[in-house]
This record gives sequence, C-alpha cells and structure tokens, in this order.
Amino acid sequence: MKNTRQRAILSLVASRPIHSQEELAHLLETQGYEVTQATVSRDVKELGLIKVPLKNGNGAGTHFKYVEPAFGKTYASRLHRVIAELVRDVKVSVNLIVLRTPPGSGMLLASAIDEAGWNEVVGTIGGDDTVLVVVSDPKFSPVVAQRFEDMRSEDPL
Amino acid sequence: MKNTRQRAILSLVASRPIHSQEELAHLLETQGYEVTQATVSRDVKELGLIKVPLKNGNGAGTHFKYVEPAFGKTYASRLHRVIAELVRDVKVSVNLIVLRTPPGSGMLLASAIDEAGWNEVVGTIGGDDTVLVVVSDPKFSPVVAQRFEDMRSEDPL
DNA sequence: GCGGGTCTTGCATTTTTATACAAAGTGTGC
DNA sequence: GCACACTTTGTATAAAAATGCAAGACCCGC
Repeated sequence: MKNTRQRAILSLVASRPIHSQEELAHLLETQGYEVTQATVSRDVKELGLIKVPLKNGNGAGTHFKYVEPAFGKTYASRLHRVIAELVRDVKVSVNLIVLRTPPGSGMLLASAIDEAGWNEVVGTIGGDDTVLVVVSDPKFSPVVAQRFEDMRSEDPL
Repeated sequence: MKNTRQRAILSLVASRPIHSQEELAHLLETQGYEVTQATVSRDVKELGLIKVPLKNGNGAGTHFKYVEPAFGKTYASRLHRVIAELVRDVKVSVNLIVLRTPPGSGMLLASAIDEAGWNEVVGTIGGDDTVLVVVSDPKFSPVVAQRFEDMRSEDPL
C-alpha cells in the first residue's frame, strides 16, 4: 500500500540520515515494502522531501539527508500572509530593496520583516507606503528580493 | 574568479528557475564564466543551494529550482536558540511529543512552539518542566520529534 | 463478467549530479 | 627563481535520480 509505505518513508528519513534513494529502498525492504528506486523517487517527489547537504559532513562519501521541507513552509506561513497581502512591488538597488505597500501599512510590514530576523537583512525602515530593506551585502540582494517575490505569489517554499 | 562566479550563481538562481547544473553552466558561459558542470556542482555545494520541486509544475520535464536555503536557516535561528537552550529530552507517544525542560521554563518553551505555527502541531501545553506537543496526525510524530532533535543539536537546517 | 477509466509499479534508460584523480594555478618563504 | 603547500579546475567516470513506457491492479457502471 502506497500510503503506509510513504508513512514509513517519513518515519525513516526522520530517524536517520539517508544518503540515496537506493538506500531508502533497502530500508523499506527490511520493513516488508519491496520497491525499486524508481518508486522511491516518485514517493520522494510526492512527499516533497528534499535532499540537503549534511553540515558536519566529515568529507568522505555522499552526505545527504532527506528532510521534510516543513521548516520553510511553516516559517513562510506566518510572514507569508503579511507579505502576500501587503507587498505591491519589489525593486532592488545595490544593497537596498524597496517594497511598496498600501498606504499606512509600511510600518507594519517593516516590523514583520524585522521580526523574521533574516540574516542577510541588516534592518528595515517603514514609511507610509514604502519599506526600505537594507541588505548586508549587495550580493544577497537578488536572493532576498526573489524571496519577497516568491512569497508574494507562490506557495511557501 | 571563483568568488564572483558564485555571486553570479546566486544572482541567477534568484532570477529564474534553473533545472540542472548543466543549464547553470551554460548561463554562466553567457556571462563570461567558462566552467564545467563539475565546477558548478562544487559551487552549488559550497553555496548550500538546494534543489526544490517546483509546486506549480505543469507536469512535463524536470521541474526544479535551486534556492538558497536561507528560509529554513533564518526561521530556525529564532526558535532554534530557545529549543537548543531549553529542550533537555524528546519523547514520542503516538500523537504526543513530550519535551523536558529546566524547571520553570515549560510555559516559555510551549509558547515559543505555539508561536512558530508549525502546521503539524495542533497545540501545546506547558507545565513547569514539561511541554506536551500535540501533533495533528501520528504519522507526523517522527518528523516533528526529529525536528526538535535537530534543532537541539545541529546547525539550523 | 466485461469495457473503460484511473492509479501504481517495475524495467530500462536517460538525465543529472558527485567525485577520484591529475594538472594547473597561487601564494609563501627561502 | 625554486620548492612546497594549498586551492581550484577539468576530465572521465561513477553514482544517483527521474522518467517513458507498458503491464498489472483496482474501481465503476452497465
């Protein structure tokens, strides 16, 4: 049964680092689910699992771990609503990002962004219908700007 | 120069969906950076970029996009500190996760978790040195528990 | 039961990504 | 300049992941 298998996958990836879909397939086998890597690939996609590099990787071998992307999702779910609602326009200039908002909501948006504590963001200034986001290094500007764009339109993450 | 190239990569992935490292290599070429997929693979790893499935995928072709994992990172950086500091132990029972904390900090931790608004979490109850986290479905228990474990020890995301 | 949908899977293969290894580049002290 | 250590890259290849296709499973309504 596909459903219980995917449940097993969630449980497995939560319990230990898994380095490949092949490995996952083997682990599933030990639990009575006989599937191929192809099926695991589809499951991974459906569950929305993503492969993240392991930070403390000692260096040798493939060091990945599949994780549920819920972090990003739920993170976004709070700020996301504010941004989706208030951000009308996003413009970049070197290390500044200019957001336009409906009149009166600039301060609100600015403090919401402050609150989020993104580490590329040094600070924000909220006017009436404009928010200035100061980015720590120009190289991050496109990334942060894109993030605003994403949160404005897409589903979180 | 490696540094400017990686900068260009950050900018590229922020500006459009990119489906493979090969594609990225071609785009870099148009900007005067002549590199192979191998080098891109290394850059991607160093920058910590991850490949996420595109939600609104129309179905055909590989639909991925490289993103900076800053979402998860910054998200975690706030709650993370609280959890790293306060969570002493994590136990699971069906749809409940029991967290032990230093005496007196239960309520604090509980409200921090509430605040985070994880969507698998229905609610929390904070006692003196214990927090009960109620998960919406037992199938998410391992994932959420692991997340606590991760935030307790690892670097965010 | 039978025909026509939809869903799930494996097989075989392609596509994509990672890496071992060697070579070239860079810097430092002598 | 030369020797040495360290970094960065490409080549070739291995490893891992995605997918076209066909087969089987399942579910209806008739």
